[in-house]
Amino acid sequence: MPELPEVETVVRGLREPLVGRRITAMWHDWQRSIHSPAPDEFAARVTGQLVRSLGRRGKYILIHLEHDTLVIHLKMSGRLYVAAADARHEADRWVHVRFDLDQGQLRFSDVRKFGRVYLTSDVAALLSHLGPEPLGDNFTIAGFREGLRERKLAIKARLLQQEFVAGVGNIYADEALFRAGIHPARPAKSLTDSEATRLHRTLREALQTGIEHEGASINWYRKPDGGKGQSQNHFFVYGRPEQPCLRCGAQINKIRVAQRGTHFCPNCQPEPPARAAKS
DNA sequence: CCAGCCCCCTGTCGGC
DNA sequence: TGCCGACAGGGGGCTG
Repeated sequence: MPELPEVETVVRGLREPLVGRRITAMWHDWQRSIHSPAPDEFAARVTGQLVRSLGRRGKYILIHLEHDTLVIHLKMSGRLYVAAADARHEADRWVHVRFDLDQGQLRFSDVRKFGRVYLTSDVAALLSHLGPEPLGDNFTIAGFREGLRERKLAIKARLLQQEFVAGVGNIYADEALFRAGIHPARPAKSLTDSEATRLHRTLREALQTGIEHEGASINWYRKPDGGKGQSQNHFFVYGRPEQPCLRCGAQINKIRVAQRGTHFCPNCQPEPPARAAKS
């Protein structure tokens, strides 16, 4: 669930409590939460390092230390928060990795255990598979169009590929496609130049709107301060199956595309003509 | 290379 | 009430 807007909100919320802190110890109770290096080396290397700054790349949280970067991916249910060492938190029962600080603790809670932590001295190499940041200058219309050429997979599936654009997930893919009036199951290569240009713009709008509302708290996601994001209250289609389209009143439809629940308005996002209109 | 599918995990919810 | 399967969806890995 945490996509770019949620991860960005987490990073913003962690800057204040984390920058300037020093890591004094590391604890874990689930091996697989630690991607690399191996837990012993991880703990030895991370201990003693000062937190210099925080950043984000795609859906990855970057905690820049003196000599390494602590990289964290929340996947579906990860949560990160800083608490006083003796303070209890509602998500504590799912904490699988913890970093003790000179003041407080950074806790990584993860119900489904899909999340991963990494420690690396070369972030660029670790994340070299990622495409451009959709809100950055490298995300060009020309590059976006080029990435749609010759692809017959569904446009939604293409938007979810992180090597194409970094940070887009199921929710904001649906929202961007609705805003652009493009049916999610259309082959990527079937988009016209003007449709691609429109989608490039609405993708950025959907993500930016998500950041402004501090992310979507649908079930597990919370801001580091424990509060809920409000982005879910501003969705056009996600999570609104069988409800009226906010733009035309037609009933929002839910189908599966790329093995994911996919929401769209059959009126605002029509299936292209000509092609196999089954039934 | 590409596209489709399974799997990793646990909590929640609908159906019987 | 309790059990069970479906579903949630990021992304690595395998297959045809």
